Amino acid sequence: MTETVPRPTLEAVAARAGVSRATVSRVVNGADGVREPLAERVRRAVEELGYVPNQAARSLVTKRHDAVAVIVAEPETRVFADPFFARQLRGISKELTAHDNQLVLLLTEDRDDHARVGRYLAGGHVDGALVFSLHIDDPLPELIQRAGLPTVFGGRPDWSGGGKGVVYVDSDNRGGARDAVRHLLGLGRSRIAHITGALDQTSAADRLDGFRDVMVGADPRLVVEGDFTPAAGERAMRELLGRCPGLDAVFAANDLMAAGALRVLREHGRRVPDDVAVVGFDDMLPIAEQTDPPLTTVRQDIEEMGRLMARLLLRDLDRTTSAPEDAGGAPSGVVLPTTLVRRASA
Amino acid sequence: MTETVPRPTLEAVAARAGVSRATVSRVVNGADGVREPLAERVRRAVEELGYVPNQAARSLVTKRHDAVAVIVAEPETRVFADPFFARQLRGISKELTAHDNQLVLLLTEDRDDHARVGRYLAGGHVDGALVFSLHIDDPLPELIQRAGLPTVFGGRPDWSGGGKGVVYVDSDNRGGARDAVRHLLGLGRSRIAHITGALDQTSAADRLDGFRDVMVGADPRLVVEGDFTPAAGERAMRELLGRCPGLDAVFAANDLMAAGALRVLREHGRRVPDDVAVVGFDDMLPIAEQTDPPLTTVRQDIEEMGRLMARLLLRDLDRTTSAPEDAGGAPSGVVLPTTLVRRASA
DNA sequence: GGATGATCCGAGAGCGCTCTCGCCTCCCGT
DNA sequence: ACGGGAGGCGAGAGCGCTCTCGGATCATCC
Repeated sequence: MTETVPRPTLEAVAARAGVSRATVSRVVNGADGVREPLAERVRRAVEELGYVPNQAARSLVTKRHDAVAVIVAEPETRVFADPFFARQLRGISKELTAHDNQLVLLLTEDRDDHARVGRYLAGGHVDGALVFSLHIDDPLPELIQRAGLPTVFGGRPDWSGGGKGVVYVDSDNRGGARDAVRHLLGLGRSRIAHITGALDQTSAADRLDGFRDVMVGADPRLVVEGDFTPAAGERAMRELLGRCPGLDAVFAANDLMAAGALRVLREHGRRVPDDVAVVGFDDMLPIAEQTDPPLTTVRQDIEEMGRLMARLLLRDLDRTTSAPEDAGGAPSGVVLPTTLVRRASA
Repeated sequence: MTETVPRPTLEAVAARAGVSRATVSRVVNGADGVREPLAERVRRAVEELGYVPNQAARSLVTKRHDAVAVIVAEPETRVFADPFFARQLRGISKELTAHDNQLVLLLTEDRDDHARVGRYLAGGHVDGALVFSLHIDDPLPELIQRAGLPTVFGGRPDWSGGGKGVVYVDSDNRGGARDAVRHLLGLGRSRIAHITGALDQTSAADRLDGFRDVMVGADPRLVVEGDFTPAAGERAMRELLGRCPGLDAVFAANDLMAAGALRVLREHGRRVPDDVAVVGFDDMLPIAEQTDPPLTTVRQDIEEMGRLMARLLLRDLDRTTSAPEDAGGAPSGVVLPTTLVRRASA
């Protein structure tokens, strides 16, 4: 029946406690300057009436919303299909709720959505934004930046438009890739191939860079471009086997492609890791543990990334409202370390 | 520098267009009763000033927020770890944004969170709630119902407290399970085992019921309780093999457990599907396609579930504000069909 | 003991919007 | 040509809150 009972207002609480609205407001918001006996009376009135402040009214005057938008671009892509997203979100959520902020989720797929998001942000419904923009040339970052909202990006945005004040959190894709390749070298492998991710994503580009850092002057035929899908992993592996039958190791830019490569390797009678060692990236569970053999891979702390993004944003918000200095020396990028997880494939 | 430029107000637009606030409001909200030339002038003023309505001010008077909460309980569990969640969320998001509603995401993990969520909902920040409550005995559903907010549940809530007006969307777990088992029978299998999910979740219980519907009077030793994890799948499969070495088919309550079972089967030298046919549930990509052999499984349209949940809620919201009749004859549960996806494992 | 702060509390304005109400205009019928 | 009705538009109140400012209260110091 949802017979919406009119919720008690500040006024009502004030009347019940026999004080003014201002006093109730002070007590409710934890401001000092109210003597104990009075404050106690107010608290009791709040309790008895079940008073809960009306956020809309409060926002109207404070111009704060205690809400931040989380914008995920193009959820069709892999990032949405895998458990990453959920983990990241959990990290964000934890940090946000710990600071009494709400999480408004915006998923975008096409240009129309972008316009809508732009309007939404400009509309001043939220205090800041956390943005996951996956592709180079995505118009979203610029759009958002223009809205003038404090923003933190997830993953290094390849945003030509001047990365001056751009704050982002990323994991150490390049360093992780280096670790993976060095591990392979340490295993005595020398003909190491790389299956890249979709190179219009900075993570893929960075992993490729990491590979090259270690394998300077490697045979260019040992690098095949993929797109993060298992099918691409299979295709790339077949191509590699054709080009360089003598290869003894493969570093795939993610676990999904590594799984695909594993299948093709088995199909061709190559034993893993005896003949060919395989390393993935992401430590995407449950994939990495379910392959045969289980995958050696590079793990990133997804949840911590989310947490950190939220933390950086909240810090920014505090500063914007209190001390309006800085806006220049802020650490523009935070890179989280990765760890190599050894399983059976390498 | 984010030098927040004071955003134009209705007042400003009115001044610029040379009309009253009321008229601008009418135009902005699409109400009729404004003659064209005037309306056009207003629209131009809106355009020129880049006016965007202040949602807080609007909510203050309309008591509508055009926002709904999506509450996900205990994201530690499997549902959060797999891609389901993201898909569902996408469905919800699409439907919501199509109707200009915002999505406020609330993830809860423990009792404290429950209290917080309760307060939040009672606080009247959102117009309704979409709730994913996974476990039987979860206090959340009742809490929410008490808040008196229109609510739609994802998955059949096993909520003893009277499912009178409870609206939920679920997929046909029982029917899907029946299809899976019948498919196995159709393959000429007769000694069919079942690995259940965590039976404190209605989905697992329903799938077990479906299994029993078809396998009436089956040897009880052919049913082993699992918990939806791959490890449980392995353990259960081992146990089954010990108990009934002659089994010729396994129906696992989800793909993760099926994958575990597959491994154990291979380890014991049983060929799939020749010796033992295996069927999973969920069609969880990329797992189902990556196993060896690829998994025959029961697919549910996750995204559609999300969409439908949102649609039902929005419908409810409309009704609450406009026609306050009904509140009795509403369809309390909507069950979405499942489809069997044939791959190589059965 | 009276002036002097310091502290506590209330009055009141105002945030940006919606919505009712009443006035004014314009069109129609006769 | 005039009365009446309908429809377009503006004035103003008020949603529930915060916050400034001034008045009241009380302790403190000479």
